[in-house]
Amino acid sequence: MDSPPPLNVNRYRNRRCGDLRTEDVGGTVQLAGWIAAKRDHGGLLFVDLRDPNGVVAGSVVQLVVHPDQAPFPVLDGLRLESVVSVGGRVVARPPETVNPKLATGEVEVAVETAEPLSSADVLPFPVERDTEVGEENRLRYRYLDLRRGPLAERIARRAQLATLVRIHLAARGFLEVQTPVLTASSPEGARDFLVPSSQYPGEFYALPQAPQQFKQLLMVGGIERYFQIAPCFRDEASRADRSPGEFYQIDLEMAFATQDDVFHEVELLMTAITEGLSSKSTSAPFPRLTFTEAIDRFGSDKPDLRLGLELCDVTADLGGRTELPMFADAPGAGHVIRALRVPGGAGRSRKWFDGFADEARKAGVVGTWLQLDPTGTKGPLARRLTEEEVGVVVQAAAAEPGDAILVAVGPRMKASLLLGDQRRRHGRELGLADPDRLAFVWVVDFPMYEQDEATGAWDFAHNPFSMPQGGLEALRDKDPGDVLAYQYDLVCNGVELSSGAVRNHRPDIMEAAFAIAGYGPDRIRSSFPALWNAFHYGPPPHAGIAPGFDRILMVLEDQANIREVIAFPLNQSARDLLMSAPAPVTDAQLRDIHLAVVPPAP
RNA sequence: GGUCCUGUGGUGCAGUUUGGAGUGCACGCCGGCCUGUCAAGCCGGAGGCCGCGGGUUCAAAUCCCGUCAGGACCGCCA
Repeated sequence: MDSPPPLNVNRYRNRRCGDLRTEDVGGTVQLAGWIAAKRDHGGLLFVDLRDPNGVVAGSVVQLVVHPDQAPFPVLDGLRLESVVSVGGRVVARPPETVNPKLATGEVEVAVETAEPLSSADVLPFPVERDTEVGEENRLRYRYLDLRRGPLAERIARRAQLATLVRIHLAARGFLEVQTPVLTASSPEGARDFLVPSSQYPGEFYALPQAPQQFKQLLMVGGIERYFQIAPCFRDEASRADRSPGEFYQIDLEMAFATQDDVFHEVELLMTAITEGLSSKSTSAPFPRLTFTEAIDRFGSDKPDLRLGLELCDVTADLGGRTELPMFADAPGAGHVIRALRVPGGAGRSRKWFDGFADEARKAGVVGTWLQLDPTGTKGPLARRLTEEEVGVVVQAAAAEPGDAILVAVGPRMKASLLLGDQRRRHGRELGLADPDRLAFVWVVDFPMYEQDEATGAWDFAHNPFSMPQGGLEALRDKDPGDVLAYQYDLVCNGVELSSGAVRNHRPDIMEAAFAIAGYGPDRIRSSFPALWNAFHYGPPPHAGIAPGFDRILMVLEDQANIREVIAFPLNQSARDLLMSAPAPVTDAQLRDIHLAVVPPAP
C-alpha cells in the first residue's frame, strides 16, 4: 500500500490516528475518524478511532474517556461508525495494558474534547468484524463494504495497476488516445447498448463494445503505438468472470508490427505488472501453444498450465483394433479416443464416475473409465478390454496404481473439451495449481472460420478483421476449415486474459475473407464504412491486443468473482442495487427522445 | 431463453432429509452493572408474514405447484 495522502491540518485533525507512537507521549493531538469499536467499563470508556482507509492500514488508536469528563456523554452516545473529532493528550499505556497487535498499542489518547461530526444509524452489517456478508447487502451498501477493508485494498490495487500500465506503456512509446463513448452500432458481436438521439428521431448512438475500429483508424492516421484503458460495453449475460454491461480493457495497437512484436510488448507489460503489484512469480517469454495443441493436450483453449496433467490419445493404438465396438468404430466415424489420468481417483464412488458418464452423454460423447485399484483394475473398460489393451491405456495416460483414467470417445473437439473440463476441476480440487505462480501462455493459430453444424455454412470463428495466414492464396486454395488466422489469446492460470490479432489491412484480402463467410463487398462497405474507406488510403500493416483490465486484477488478487475488483459493480442480472438502475423514466424524458415503451407481452 | 443452488429477527448460520407450538447458536440492538479493555465481561430485554402466493394435510419453515430476489452454470459474449 502506498503512503497516505498529505494530511490537511485543520480544526478536524492535526495527526493521523495510526501514526501515534511512544515519542508522541506528552503531546496534544487533534484526531478525526470513525468509531470502530467501543468498550464501556462503566467507570471508563475505551473507543477505537479509525482513520480513513484505516481498516486497510490497520490504523486505529485507542481513546480513553473518563466518566467525569465532558466528552464522555458525547462518545458514549455515538454508535459505531459515527464520525468524531477529538482533542486530547497522548499518554503511554501502563505496561500491562500494551496491545502488541496494534501499531499504536503502546500509547492511547486521553480525550479532553469531542465534537461529533456525523452519526451512524444501526449498521446493516458489521463493518469491523470480518464476518461474511451476503453479496446483495454488500452491493446495496457498497460504501460500508468499502469501509470494511479488503475491497478497498483491491480498489487501491486497481488504481496502482492503472498507474503502472500508463507509466509503462508511455515509456514504451504508446500514445494514450481516448475514443468516443457515443458511437455507431456495430453489426457484429454482442448486443449493443443503444442511446437514442433527441436531435434525430429514430436514430441511435451505441456504446462501443470495444474501440476496435477506432484503434485501427488511429493506425491509418499514423499513430505508431496506441493504448487506452478503454471502457467496453456489451449488453450480454454475465458470468463470475464477466461483468454484465461494462468492463475495461488495456487496449493497444501497433503499426508495422508482427505477432512477435505484440507478444514482446505484452510480455514486458505483464512482467512489469507481476513484479510491481504481486508476489507471484512468472517468467518471460511466455510459452506458446497452437490452438490445436491446446485442445489436444489440455482440452481447452485456455489451459491452466500449472496443473501439469495432460490428455492422451489412444485412437491410433486402439481404434479399429479391439472387440469393443465403440472403440473399433471410432476411426471410421471420425472420432477420437482420449483419456485423462485422475491422480488417486481409483477409489472414487460409482456415483462420481456415473456423473462423468452422464456429463459426457450431455456433451454428445461416450464417457467411460478405468479404476487402477490396488486389488485389480476395475471399471467398465476393465471388463470390455483385453489385459493388453488396458495396458496400452494405462501406459498412454501415465497412470499409476490408485489412479483413475477417464476416457472419452467422440468428435475430437467435444471429447477433448469434456476431458479438459474434468482436468481443470480435478486439478484444482487436488491442489495441483501453485497459487504463487502466474502461468502465462500464448494460444496461437486459431482457425479463421468455423462451420455451422446444421447448415454447413462457414462463418468467422473470431474476429473478422484478423489477417488470414497465407493471405489471398490461402483463402483461394485451402479448405476454409484449414485456414488459420493470425489470431492469438493470452491465457494465465486458466483465465483468458486477452484476445488479439494481426489485422487484415488489405481490402482485397478482406473481400475474399468476407466472401467465404457469405458476405459480399456491399456488406463490408455498409457494416464497416469508416474502416473500409480508410483502408483505401494507405493503411499500414498493424497488430494489437486488448488484455482485460478487470481480469488481470482478478488473477493478481486471487478473486473468482469480477465484482470483487470493481468499486460499484452491477449484480449478476445487470442491476445496480446501490443506485437502483435500470429504472423507468418520465413520459417527458421519453417524449424528448421520441420513444414509447411497449411492455413485453404477458 | 434454459438448468441448478440459496432465501429463517439487523448480520451470519443451524433446523427442512423423516410435517407436530417460531426451537436454537454466534454477533448486533436497547436497558442495567462494571476503572484497563482491545472479539471486553456479567445480568435483563426487545426484535420473526421462516421471501411472497396457492395447494396437500387434523397439522407446513419442513411436502407439492407457481412466483420474486440473490448466486453458479448453459446458451450468448466478432
